[in-house]
Amino acid sequence: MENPLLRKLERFTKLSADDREALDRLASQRIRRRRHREDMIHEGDKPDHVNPILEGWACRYKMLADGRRQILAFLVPGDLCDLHVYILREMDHSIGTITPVKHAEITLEDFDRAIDGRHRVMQALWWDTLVTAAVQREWTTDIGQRSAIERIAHLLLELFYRLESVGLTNGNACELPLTQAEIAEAMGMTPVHANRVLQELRGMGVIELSSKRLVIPDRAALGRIAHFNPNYLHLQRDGSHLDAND
Amino acid sequence: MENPLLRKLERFTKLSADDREALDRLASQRIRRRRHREDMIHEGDKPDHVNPILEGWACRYKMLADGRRQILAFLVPGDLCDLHVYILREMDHSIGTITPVKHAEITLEDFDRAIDGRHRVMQALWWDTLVTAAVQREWTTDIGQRSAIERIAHLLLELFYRLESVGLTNGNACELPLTQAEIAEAMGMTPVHANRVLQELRGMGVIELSSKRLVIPDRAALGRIAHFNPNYLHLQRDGSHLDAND
DNA sequence: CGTAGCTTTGACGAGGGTCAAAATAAGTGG
DNA sequence: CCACTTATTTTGACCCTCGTCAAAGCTACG
Repeated sequence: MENPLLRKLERFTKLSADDREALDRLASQRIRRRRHREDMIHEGDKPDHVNPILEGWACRYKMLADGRRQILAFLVPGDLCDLHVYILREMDHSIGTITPVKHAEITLEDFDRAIDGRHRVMQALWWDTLVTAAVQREWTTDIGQRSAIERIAHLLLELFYRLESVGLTNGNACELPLTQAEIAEAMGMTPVHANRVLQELRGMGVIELSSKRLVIPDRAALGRIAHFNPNYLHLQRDGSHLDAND
Repeated sequence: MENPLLRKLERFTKLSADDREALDRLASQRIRRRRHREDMIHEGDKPDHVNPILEGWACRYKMLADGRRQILAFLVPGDLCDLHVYILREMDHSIGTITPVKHAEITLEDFDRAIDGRHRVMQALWWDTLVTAAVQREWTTDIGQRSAIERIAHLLLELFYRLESVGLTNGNACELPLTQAEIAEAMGMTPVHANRVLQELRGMGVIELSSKRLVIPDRAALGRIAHFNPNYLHLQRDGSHLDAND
């Protein structure tokens, strides 16, 4: 399969052959594999490399002192994970795998070298950072204002759009390797309640979800429940003025 | 008073005289004043300038179709507000004032010109973007996992630290021009409940809050209630290796 | 000093949390 | 491929935190 990172960044601007080659080389130089439910980076670490995900799912999370956990983001193939270690020395949260994960490991120096002089790539990476922040704002809104059913509907739609943008959907279906407990930890509710909400959504016929596979028969219907507006995902090729022409 | 933007950025790295002058010029070229409760930028806009706040408070917010509002961030002097319009064309949220606001208005071209060749300034601005994202993650955790009293305690501490970093505190006191309704909209609760929680915090003697003035007699005590860890504010001069030496 | 905006109270209700156990599904080793 | 173990999903009963609605005090300011 094509490099999912490239695929995602081209959602912003068309890269040149040289850009693509540089990124591809970067993402295939050093590859690591992680097991299921393993911490890739822990809060307090001062990592010196960036870990774009090539296969599998991970999540960004924070633990409170008393064991409560908030999942802050789901990370799927194409996600840079932790580009911010570029500037922020110390991790203020952890990253753990959800499924087995295959990811690249890029030292900051290699990263620097690859970006240097490649303005278009630099902009694309910045775009990715900003979209990540926009998604975080949407999650704040989810948890702060939406009811449990709206929240879960919203999350499922968001994940579907994001997977679609890296070519990981199949018509109206996709893999969704999350447990209900993980969905609950992300949306600030208990697993018991997440279970009840999922049953309700199934009962309404707007989703099918079993054995780690999600089907959304009618996106508009689910969107109406969620009050979903995909503008925050910025899928509109904001960087088309930077398009390469080779 | 000193330019709060400079003051904040120097929390990251020491700027050179030239850097400071460039930023200062940028932030004083075109000044606008806004009234109390006015929208500075609206969701859907495609602004072509950045609006750093020089005086007063504003907030970032999202409206849902049915009128619910989530405040996503409080913006205080020194905050860039909307640096992301640099890359993302269309606003996915709105920015409105809370008090009367004085802000600069910097066109993207001027911004470009000022940053060009000033690597240290560029890094400092990027740092600001990343800290903003880190704060957003903390808010997600607040609303998702913390109880109402923890949340409000956490918010008040965060604001206090941020104000301190731009020189807007006085010992253990600061201005806090928020209504209880605004605090509630930020923390995903009702104004009635926010009121009750504030009374409880007052009753415990960990805050004094009246006529828009906040006093935190014992920061550690309030921190214990909030489970507060300031690491996410990245106040540790992450960019000290970039320090200018003039 | 009147009026609008904020804060505070009270009574009541509901969405979602808690606890615990049962029913399934998914692994694992023999 | 079966038997056993462990993880995940589902149910049920109960209840608590926080939301709703509505009215009454305050405060601030023209």
